[in-house]
Amino acid sequence: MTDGTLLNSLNPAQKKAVLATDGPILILAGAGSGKTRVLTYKVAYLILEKEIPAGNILMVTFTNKAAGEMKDRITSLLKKSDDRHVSDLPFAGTFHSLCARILRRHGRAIGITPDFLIYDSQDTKDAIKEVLENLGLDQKRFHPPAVTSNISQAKNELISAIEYQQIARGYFQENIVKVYIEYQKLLRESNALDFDDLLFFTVELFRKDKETAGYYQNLFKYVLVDEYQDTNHAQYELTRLLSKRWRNICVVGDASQSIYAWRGADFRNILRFKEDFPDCKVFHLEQNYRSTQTILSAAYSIVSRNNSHPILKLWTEKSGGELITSFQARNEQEEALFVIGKITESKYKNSHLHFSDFAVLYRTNAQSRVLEEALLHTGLPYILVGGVRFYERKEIKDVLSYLRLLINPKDSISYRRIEKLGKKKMARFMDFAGNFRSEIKKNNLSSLEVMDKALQESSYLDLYDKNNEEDLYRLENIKELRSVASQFPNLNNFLENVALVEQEYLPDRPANDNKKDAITLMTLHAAKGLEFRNIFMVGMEEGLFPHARSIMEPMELEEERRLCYVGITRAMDKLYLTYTSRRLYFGQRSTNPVSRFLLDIPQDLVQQSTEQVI
DNA sequence: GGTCACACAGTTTTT
DNA sequence: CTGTGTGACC
Repeated sequence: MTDGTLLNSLNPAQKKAVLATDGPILILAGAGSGKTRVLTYKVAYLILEKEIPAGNILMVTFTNKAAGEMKDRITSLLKKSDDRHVSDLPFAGTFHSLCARILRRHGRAIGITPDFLIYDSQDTKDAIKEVLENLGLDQKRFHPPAVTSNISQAKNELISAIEYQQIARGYFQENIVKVYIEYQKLLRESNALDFDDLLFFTVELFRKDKETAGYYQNLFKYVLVDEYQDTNHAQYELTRLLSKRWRNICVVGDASQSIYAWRGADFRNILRFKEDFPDCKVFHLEQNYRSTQTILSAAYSIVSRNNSHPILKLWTEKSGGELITSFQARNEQEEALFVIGKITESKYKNSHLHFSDFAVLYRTNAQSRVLEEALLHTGLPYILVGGVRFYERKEIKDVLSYLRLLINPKDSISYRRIEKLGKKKMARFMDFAGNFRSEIKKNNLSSLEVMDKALQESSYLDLYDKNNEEDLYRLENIKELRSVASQFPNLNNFLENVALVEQEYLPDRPANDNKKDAITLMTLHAAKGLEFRNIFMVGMEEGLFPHARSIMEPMELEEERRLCYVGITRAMDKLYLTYTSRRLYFGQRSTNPVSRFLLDIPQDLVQQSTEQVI
């Protein structure tokens, strides 16, 4: 595109941010300020105007979904300019998929073979349990989730087992070290890497093998990182290493939207950028295109109480807007009815509204049940985001375990999974597997052929009864897995890919399938990056939100505030905040005071709803 | 080896 | 309240 129209649809701040291509660049982009737009236009600008080959551009995101969206948008921008045939796309993916790719290609230098498996969180948890057992450690004293997260955190901090050994103090840590060492041994024997290893070993590879490091540093002339406030230390280090040669590093983010500290994310990485690159150019995107001023003011009034990070002051041309509605219900059922009543009422008053213009956000998954029940009862369509993901479903993991065992008999995690289905079955399957392994190689059997044979020999499908609704659904999922397998004929490729393939959320019931226009139910975390005309935030109560576990810790309380900020800024037109005087939570009836977050909002922005709910 | 009852713990979850 | 995991028992 040489006529210069590419950037015409951008506002001045966005345009400036896009045009600054070289050197270190920090883009502080508030919620709804067109961050994705800036990133995609920047890439298109680099390719079309600066004639940078797509292969020299690296674009890192945190989710496959975000990466896919970026790719789509870049493609359509490139297509619009038909003066040149641009077929190449930059590498746009998650840190993990990038690392997996690098390690498959160059991992040999540090002893990683190209055909490694990727253990997902469940595999990791199973492996840690196995290690705890082997070491004779009491799982009551050493909670598997706690041990797992401890080791994960060490890896995120780039602390190896050996290094951990030097710094470990006290009984607990000394034992964690033992587990860490044994866990790494187990992974190695199973020829597997966990999610954290992908990052950890890529950094190690770059540090130890200068040639490989040099290759990638030279290749990626432009490095762009989205959601930089959510990087952990390993990702931070990786970004630094990748952009070392050219120093064309552009990071985008907003400290106020950092909500994953508990998983290692460190928003200080984005605050430190100016110190890391004193010559960096800084851009602020503060014009918001999503929400009304009322909503932005409410969001600001809450997050501005944080003092460990700067807050962007968003503004909008949509002045005013409807007041925020707050509602105190007697209990959670009444709260759900209020939500439903308001949705019905709004749709009746504004015929242009669809169910998909409404989302209900909550702090904990346990809160979704009451909402679901009420929605089922009234027959309104809804989508529940979250729950068990496709590749985490039991039946899928079981089938994959059979396949993994056929590739690698030493994969102890898969072995144990299958063993749980019955020792006799296991013995039969292993007998068959011994001969079948050579047959796979000899006849170069496809993933699908192997899967079908494995299913047949293991008689796994017999576990399920077609006449049972839930079992039928499991069988459907296995069918779905077969169709994925048919897309990856090479068995190794198939297994290597499933862990990082987009983790689609499937509907809980097949019946929910083709309801496109539906109310969305999800956690506040899951809502990040999305927007809806109408947002309900339910359970605005002390102990629930902010969650009881974060009230004592100032840093955790700040994160809850950011989470609240993220939730509120999802709303375009109208925000509802609800709470109950009494709530049944885990079978306990409790009385919680109204959330401090609601009280933080200037009262002239809020109207208390007093209407009777049915 | 498989089933059933009881105890127990239960934020959030990109990869 | 409900899902998971353990241990006792057939």
